[in-house]
Amino acid sequence: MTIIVPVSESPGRSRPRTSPRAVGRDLPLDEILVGDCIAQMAKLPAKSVDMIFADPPYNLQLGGDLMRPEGSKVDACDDDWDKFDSLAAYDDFTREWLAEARRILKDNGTIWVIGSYHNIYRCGALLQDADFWILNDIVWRKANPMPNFRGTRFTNAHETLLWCAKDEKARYTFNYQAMKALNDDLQMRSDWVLPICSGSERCKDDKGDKAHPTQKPEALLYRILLACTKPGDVVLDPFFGTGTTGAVARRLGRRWIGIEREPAYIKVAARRIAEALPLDESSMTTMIDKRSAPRVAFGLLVESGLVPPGTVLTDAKRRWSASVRADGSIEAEGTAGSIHKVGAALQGAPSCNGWTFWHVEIGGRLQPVDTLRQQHLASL
Amino acid sequence: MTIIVPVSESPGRSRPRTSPRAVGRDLPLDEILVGDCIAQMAKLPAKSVDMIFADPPYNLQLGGDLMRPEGSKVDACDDDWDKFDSLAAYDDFTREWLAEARRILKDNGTIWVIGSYHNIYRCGALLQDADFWILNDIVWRKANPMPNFRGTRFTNAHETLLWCAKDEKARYTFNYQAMKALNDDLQMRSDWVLPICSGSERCKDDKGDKAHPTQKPEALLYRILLACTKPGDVVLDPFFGTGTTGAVARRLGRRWIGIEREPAYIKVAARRIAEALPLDESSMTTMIDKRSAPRVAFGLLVESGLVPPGTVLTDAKRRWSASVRADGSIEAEGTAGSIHKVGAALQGAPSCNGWTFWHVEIGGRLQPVDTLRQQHLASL
DNA sequence: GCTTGATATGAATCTCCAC
DNA sequence: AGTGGAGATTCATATCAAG
Repeated sequence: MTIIVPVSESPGRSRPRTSPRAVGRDLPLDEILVGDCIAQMAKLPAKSVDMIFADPPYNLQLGGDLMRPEGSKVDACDDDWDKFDSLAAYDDFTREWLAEARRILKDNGTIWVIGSYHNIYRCGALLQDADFWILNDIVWRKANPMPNFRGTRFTNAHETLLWCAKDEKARYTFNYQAMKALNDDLQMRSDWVLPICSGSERCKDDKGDKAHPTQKPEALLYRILLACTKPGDVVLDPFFGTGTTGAVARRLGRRWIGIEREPAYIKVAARRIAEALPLDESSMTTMIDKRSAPRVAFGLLVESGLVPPGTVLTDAKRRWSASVRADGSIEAEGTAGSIHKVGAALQGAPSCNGWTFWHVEIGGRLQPVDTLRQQHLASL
Repeated sequence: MTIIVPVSESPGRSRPRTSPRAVGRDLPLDEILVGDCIAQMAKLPAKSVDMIFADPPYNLQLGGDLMRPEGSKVDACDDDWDKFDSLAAYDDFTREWLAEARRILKDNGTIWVIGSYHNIYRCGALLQDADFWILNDIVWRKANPMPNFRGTRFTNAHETLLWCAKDEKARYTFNYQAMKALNDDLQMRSDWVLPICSGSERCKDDKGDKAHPTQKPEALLYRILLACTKPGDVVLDPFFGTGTTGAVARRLGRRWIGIEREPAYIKVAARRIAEALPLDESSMTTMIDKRSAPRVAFGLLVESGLVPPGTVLTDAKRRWSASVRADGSIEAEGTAGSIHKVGAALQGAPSCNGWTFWHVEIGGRLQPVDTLRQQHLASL
């Protein structure tokens, strides 16, 4: 039996940002589906979600109790849901939920799977076997990992995430400029330094103990959702736990679906998500990728008077100059054509982005013509 | 036919540190075995080596040419030895050499395998299938990786190493104190920051081009051999290439066996190892990376909740104000970008240190955002 | 000798849309 | 489905020449 736990009190009013992509789908949005993850996934329609974030059991295969040097016992993850009879049993389980995930995912959607060395090599190989196309593996470098108390190995200080598309040709979402902004104007790398989930962020049960042994930090989901979804996109988390995915999705204006078996986790997750307030529209805005911005032809700037015919363009170092013609083409040293073609020809390069190559003098300073394009876009 | 290339000129005198573990074995020590790695491994005796370091083909599956933004072509690893017909073919190859490796390895020996996301999940799963016991996965975080030139994914900035014993009960070598000493008296973690192999360390061919497309840095092998072998131990490298393993083994007083198919690589390796003199302590420590102060991006403060999206920043004199967006960019007077770029734009300056320019009100007082960065650093 | 700037390069699964 | 054009895209080092 499926039990659905609605989390938002007024779903109708909480959906102002729903994109057309999610409209009209027979999807239980912003709700926790109670039950076995494979059984619940089987009920969801094909090609219906934009992203899947999966934090499956790690199959830790722990031995006896581990003691700290001062004598206390380490509170290990020894729950039944993390136990499998064999690697083969773990593989079977993984194959099954990955098959459902692949069915549910839109063709241009992506899947994230997180794990440790105990299980991530099984997951990675089975993802590839299921024809998923790995886009990156990401290392979550823990700023404050648990030390190796026995001094027998290297401190296990990271976990691994796999980011995959459904196939090589998929046109997946990657908000390159938002990630670059998040990383001080440098490309975001495949290694992420983030603290583990602790302090007030860590969900507690009624007794004040940690509610879930492997709660993920919100900063991790924040980066993933910001990088690989658009506002209004639907994110499915088949191993919902205490609902980090739901809380961050709500905060960032994304829709979510959680699947979870354990009532104790569901109770914590529902309360937590209800308390996670969505950001307002302006705070949620991120840097727009030029690829996804509406196209503006250079000629349009000429037509609209922002760049009058006859304007002289130069490159940043004033090595070359060109003059703008009435139809938006430019002319330099006997060559005429688009800002891109002429830029490429002058440099002897195979290609050239004329928007950043050509400059105009505004207020005594050289500005790339791209600035004018941005102004034009902002005025729309 | 096996051709053996002896590298040390006087093997008898070059074995002062030979441990009893290597004595009496019928092993071709400190030599390069010429030929196919599986065929050559098949000739080595069972349970005879203390460690195997393997840098197998990654099966990169590259498409057409990749151009840099300025127009030059990326010199890709497109050698025939990296090409496989299918994942299944790669798996078959991997299973075969892993079976030989397991046979040759002593019961308390360990194996290291390095790879990227293209192949490491195959290798990891097959290692587990062959009953190897993963001790750690290690992330080599490259200090200077190649960027993602098209802005399509996260910069692929790391490679992964797997360290495995033959089974769960094996009494493997791990020089805990040596690793701790190497890491400023802190436990050595599973993520290692090391530069890629370049400069004078990079082997060149007769034409002055790089002799091998994927030469590994000596610092990487240095750490591995120092951590997991004892002086006199025998290290087998079945994918020897230009012999980094041999050169570092010689420097550290370990014995080595290399297997390599390509004559051009063997020639370079033999000369290189002959020139590799055992290092004195001081020069060894300079090979190890210095712990650089962790760089903190403004976006990290946003992700971690220290500066929530929507926060208003002002300069010290409250002349300008800006609001923080979800991706760590800020927006003021129609301009959006990093704290540095927007600060510069508002002042009409060529550059600006956003960390000291922008302030937030904390407890009724304006504090530079740099203060929050310091707080974050202190909390790590 | 030192600083500054130009150039080169590294295991890379590296575009998208209209015609 | 293939083709062609628009236009988007790079970080850390090392080396070497110029000042």
